[in-house]
Amino acid sequence: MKEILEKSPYHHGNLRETLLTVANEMLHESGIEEVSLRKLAARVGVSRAAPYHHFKDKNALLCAIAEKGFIKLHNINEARFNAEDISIKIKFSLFIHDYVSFAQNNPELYELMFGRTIWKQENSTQELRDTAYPCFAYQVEMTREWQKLKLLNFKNDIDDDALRASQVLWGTVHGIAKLLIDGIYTDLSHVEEICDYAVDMFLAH
Amino acid sequence: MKEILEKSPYHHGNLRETLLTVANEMLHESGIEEVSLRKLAARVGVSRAAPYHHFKDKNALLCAIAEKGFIKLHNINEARFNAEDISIKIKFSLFIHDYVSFAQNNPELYELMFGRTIWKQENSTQELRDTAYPCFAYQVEMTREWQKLKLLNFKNDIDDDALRASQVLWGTVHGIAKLLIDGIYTDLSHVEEICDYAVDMFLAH
DNA sequence: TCATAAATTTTGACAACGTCAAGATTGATT
DNA sequence: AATCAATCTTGACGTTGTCAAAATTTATGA
Repeated sequence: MKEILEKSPYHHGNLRETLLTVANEMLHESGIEEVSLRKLAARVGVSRAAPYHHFKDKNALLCAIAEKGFIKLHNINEARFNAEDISIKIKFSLFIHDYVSFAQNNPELYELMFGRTIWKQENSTQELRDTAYPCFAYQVEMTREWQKLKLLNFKNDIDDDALRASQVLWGTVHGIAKLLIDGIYTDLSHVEEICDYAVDMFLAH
Repeated sequence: MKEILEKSPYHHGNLRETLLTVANEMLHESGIEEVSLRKLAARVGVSRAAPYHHFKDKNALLCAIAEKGFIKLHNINEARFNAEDISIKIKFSLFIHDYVSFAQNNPELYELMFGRTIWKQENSTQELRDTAYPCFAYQVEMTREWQKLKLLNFKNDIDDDALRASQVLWGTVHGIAKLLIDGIYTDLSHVEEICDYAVDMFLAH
């Protein structure tokens, strides 16, 4: 019953995935401001209201895009942390550099993943939270490991030490990343240097 | 020629300032998403297009609001840094706490001040830059002073040491602030503890 | 096989938004 | 008093997110 490929059938067949892919493209091409449901639908070749049968609203679609971002970031972290042929210090340094690089290479995605758009005022979907929280937790676990190895320059006398240390650590890389991609740190030629400086500060002397 | 107060004259008289004040109110009350030029105009009791005679566009108005925020933040920093009856270590600690407190107490304003809305893609007005840059520069100057006093846990062998140190330092407080006000750090009961942890990490041991 | 239900997509519509052009009104200047 | 600039209003346009109702296709089950 299938028509020839040129004919566009009434049912798209794989609209949900297509929407996500194309929305991601638009995000990378021209930023979050340019991602509108209508333009997305037009580009996919479908009517304005079609996306609403696959996503509750625009927010849900953005959450779904962010989800993929978290998986991507988590994979980077995990791969780096489990690499076996690198010293722990260098691993830590690479973690910092990787993190900031990820943000720089995917500025719009990073902005979305950690922006208020999807996190503020109950906007985040359950699926997003289920994907993101393990990603957050993993950062705490890595930090716990680093603490155990006395790698970091933190005092070590509180119970939830790793949580606090990780919050500061994550805060630092997140802050640097944000200041870079939001256009406040305009000189991008010294990013590596800034990261090295952060690493140096964190490492126990 | 002035009418009785109840009568609203054709010319507002002080529309620019009023717009800024009311827009600031709306920002604090319900967040940046709820600040629209039309609602603002309605609330001020003026037509939709009236604001355009005082601000080039919405972005210019937001920049003007942010300007005031930078002045406020700068004043806090300056007052703290110039206080004479406090030890340098405590001063540094207070700087960190003050900064995060400012963000927490003015989340929407902080979001605006450091968000991509006004900084990305040439959006920032000349006036905003003229106001904000000295504020940024002051942070570098404070850091330079702290470096001189060997207060910080940074290596000290590079020329623009203070700049890099300040970028990491500012990155850290900014990141913590952002994660808090964007709703990613949901447990707000340990903010002081997180700040203390950051301070401890920065201070030379 | 065929009727019926479910899934999917479309069109039409609505309110809100930022912005501009053209005109009205007022205050200031000469 | 006449003119000009500043200020404000109305009308209009295109864009956005979203919904309801209708159309179309696929799946189901008797």
